[in-house]
Amino acid sequence: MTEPRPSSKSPKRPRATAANDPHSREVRHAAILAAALSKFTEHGYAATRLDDVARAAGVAKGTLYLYFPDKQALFEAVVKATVAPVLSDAAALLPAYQGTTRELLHTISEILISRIVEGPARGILLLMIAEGPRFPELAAFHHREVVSRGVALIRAIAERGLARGEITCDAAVRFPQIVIAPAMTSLVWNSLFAHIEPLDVRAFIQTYRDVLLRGLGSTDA
Amino acid sequence: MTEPRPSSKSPKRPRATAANDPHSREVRHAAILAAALSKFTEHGYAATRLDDVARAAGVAKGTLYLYFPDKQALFEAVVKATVAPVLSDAAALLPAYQGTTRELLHTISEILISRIVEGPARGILLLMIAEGPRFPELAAFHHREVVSRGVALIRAIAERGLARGEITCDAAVRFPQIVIAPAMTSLVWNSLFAHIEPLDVRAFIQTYRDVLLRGLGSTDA
Amino acid sequence: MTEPRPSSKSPKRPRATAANDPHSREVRHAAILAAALSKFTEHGYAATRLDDVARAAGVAKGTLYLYFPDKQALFEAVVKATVAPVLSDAAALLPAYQGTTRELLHTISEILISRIVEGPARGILLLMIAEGPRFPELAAFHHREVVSRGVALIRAIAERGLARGEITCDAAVRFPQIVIAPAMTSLVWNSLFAHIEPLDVRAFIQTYRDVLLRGLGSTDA
Amino acid sequence: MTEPRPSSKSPKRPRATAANDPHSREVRHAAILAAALSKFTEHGYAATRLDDVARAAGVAKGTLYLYFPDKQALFEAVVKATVAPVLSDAAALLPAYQGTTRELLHTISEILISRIVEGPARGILLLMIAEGPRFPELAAFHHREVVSRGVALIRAIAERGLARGEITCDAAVRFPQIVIAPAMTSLVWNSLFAHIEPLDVRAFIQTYRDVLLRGLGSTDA
DNA sequence: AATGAATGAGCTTTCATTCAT
DNA sequence: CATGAATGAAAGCTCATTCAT
Repeated sequence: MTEPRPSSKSPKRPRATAANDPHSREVRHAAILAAALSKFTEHGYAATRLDDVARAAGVAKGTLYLYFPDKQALFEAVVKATVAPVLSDAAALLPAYQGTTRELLHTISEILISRIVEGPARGILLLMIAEGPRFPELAAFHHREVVSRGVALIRAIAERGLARGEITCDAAVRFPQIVIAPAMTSLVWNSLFAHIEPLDVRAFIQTYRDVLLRGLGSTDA
Repeated sequence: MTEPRPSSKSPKRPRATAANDPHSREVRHAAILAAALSKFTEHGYAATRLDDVARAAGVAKGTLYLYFPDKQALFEAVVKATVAPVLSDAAALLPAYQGTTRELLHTISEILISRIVEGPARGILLLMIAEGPRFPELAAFHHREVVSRGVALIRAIAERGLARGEITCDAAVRFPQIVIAPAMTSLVWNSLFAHIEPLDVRAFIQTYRDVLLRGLGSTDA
Repeated sequence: MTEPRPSSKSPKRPRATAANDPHSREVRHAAILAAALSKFTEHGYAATRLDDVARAAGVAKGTLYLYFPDKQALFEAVVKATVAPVLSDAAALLPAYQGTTRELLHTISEILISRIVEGPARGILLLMIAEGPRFPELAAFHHREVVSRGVALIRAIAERGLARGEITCDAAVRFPQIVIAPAMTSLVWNSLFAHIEPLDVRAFIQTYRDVLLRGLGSTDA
Repeated sequence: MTEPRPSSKSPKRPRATAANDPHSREVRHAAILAAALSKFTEHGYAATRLDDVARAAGVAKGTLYLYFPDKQALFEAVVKATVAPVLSDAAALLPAYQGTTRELLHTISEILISRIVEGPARGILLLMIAEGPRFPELAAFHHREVVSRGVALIRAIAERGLARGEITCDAAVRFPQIVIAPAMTSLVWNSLFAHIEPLDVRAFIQTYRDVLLRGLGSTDA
């Protein structure tokens, strides 16, 4: 039974795939997710063909259905797997942080820029923006896993700044979106107009941060 | 598919459409655009079936092709018809305006909020954000007809404010996106999270405006 | 009622079409047939759009249905109107003819070449060959109006030749197709291969005639 | 449309096709070609619905697209598969042939009659004649694969006859169409008039051959 | 009579999903 | 488990035909 079968159909592939790796289930799962991420971000949900995903993942089309019940479930799995880890270590910075609010915002901005606006999660966020209204459960997940934590982080920074007397206005506590806005704006702007009127994300976000701090009553400049 | 069709075997209908209105051409054109706007914003570009658009417009499928050569042209026409007029009105305010920069921003914010963020162009802008990356020509049109004019308007307001000594920082001239950011953020936020953590658009934008003016060195507060 | 209507829709065309010509019914009928002949021979039956026929005829699409009940009837009318007159005067030559069979065949060949293989009926004959199997009634008409008369003419020529002792074999009486063959072959050949390996129709048919006469036991060469 | 479908709601079928034959790929390919040949010759290219082809082949509509990229490719494949092998066989006769030109023509006539004029390639040749003018590439293929080889074969026979002194006129070398003509004429005649005035193909072609040989200066009769 | 906008059945083609191997 | 050929429900689009004007 374990001997090579005399099957005349597949003359190659000396041993079956499962034998190559005890983790093949997880490996395949990850390969499919990676391929799907790539295709979904490239073409959007509707225009992505599972044929392409399967080919990119190196599996047969039917195999996808051994791992995910249907296209929508695959999409949701991709989003959930990709989007979650982004904020975890940004939040870890805060408790022990010693510097000023300005420095803290600068550090966190850098993390967000490099990891989101210019990094691999970029596509997923755009996908969320584009497809989210049609996938409410996914939007809720995204809010729970990412947005609510980001909002909490911003509030914490703002309250820390108020407590330290570095800012004097609570607008960012009431509307943390005020801090998120430039990142989202950069993301969307360049996804649409990168070839027409590209936005220098780093310069924009730094300028924004300075204006914002001053607007929030920063006392250090 | 989803709705039982009312057994349309007999091709008779009591009276035809053209009799109702001498302007039926324009009326039908508008009806199709309205139906398409509704369906596109509800389902997205790819998932919208022209059958549904036709039914919603009260015409036969083939009739769509008397008014628009294909699905993409219909989509583009919807975008053009819905979004373009909004900025014209806002821009018309500026030349003769007498009040302060703060008042001007307030007035224009109201226009944008009522006409875009909470108005009919809302869905189309979200659609642009969602589908734009896959329709570069449409993004270019949108930039040309809407964004570049909005940017010019913001720059004019900022320069007017600088000239009048009401603000002292040129950040909004260099990055007009700083003024657009809260509107876009509100739009996207509520499209995703309206049912989870709704954002009070009016309060947010007013707060943002105050912070922004202060950050730009406003001299009136 | 006869005054120019104050209609704001059609600002041109001072008087209606029917007023211009008392024969407009026949004129229009002929214009439609001519347009349809042109389009059918150009594109074949199925690929011809009645829209195009109407435009070429200078009438509205609905007008076609005032003259012909449907597309098939129009096609049949075109074929019948175009194909009938060809053979009538070729047959008129025979009774009083004085020359040899060779001369007679030459004269009639010229008529057929100039009128059919290179003339306006060319397209219709090809159409008959192409679409005939799907229009049996039309094939029967064609046989009745054209082919049976042509066959009778050939038989008469052959019998005249036998009677005059100019040929000695009755093959052309038994199989008049033997005389038709080169014309049909030329027609089909050039319709397919005119751009690849064109056939010199005139030289071919003359060569054929000489071979044929000799093969039929011609006594004059 | 024309036949009541057997109420295909339940997607189950007792056993699948691939189990019946290890060569199912080739079998299916052939089944599709055969079904397409049947439908195309019955209805012509444009009027043939792929739905019907699929049903006749016993496969689903989508399956056609696993074997052929589109309708035209299927059509071309039918032509290639049906017509090409016929001439190969005829041409294979020539090199070692020992008999007279008369006998050679007789043998080859039999092949052409049984395989083309009365055989399965009949419909395809008629289709080529009918649709060729609208498919120049297909006509070119047909010329390259069939006609040019047939022409070469005829020239070789004629030159062999001249060299052996069995015929004395080079007309068939200059115009090989002279030999093709009766086959094409039979084909077209019976496709149009089989039910009105059928042509006895075998008798016609034999008579033609005798007349032709005599006309070419045959020395054996 | 003439018009041409409107109709909708029908076409080719795509692709998520299934299932015999 | 994995495969990928097969499926068939839709989708976009066309065009012969109708009918209110």
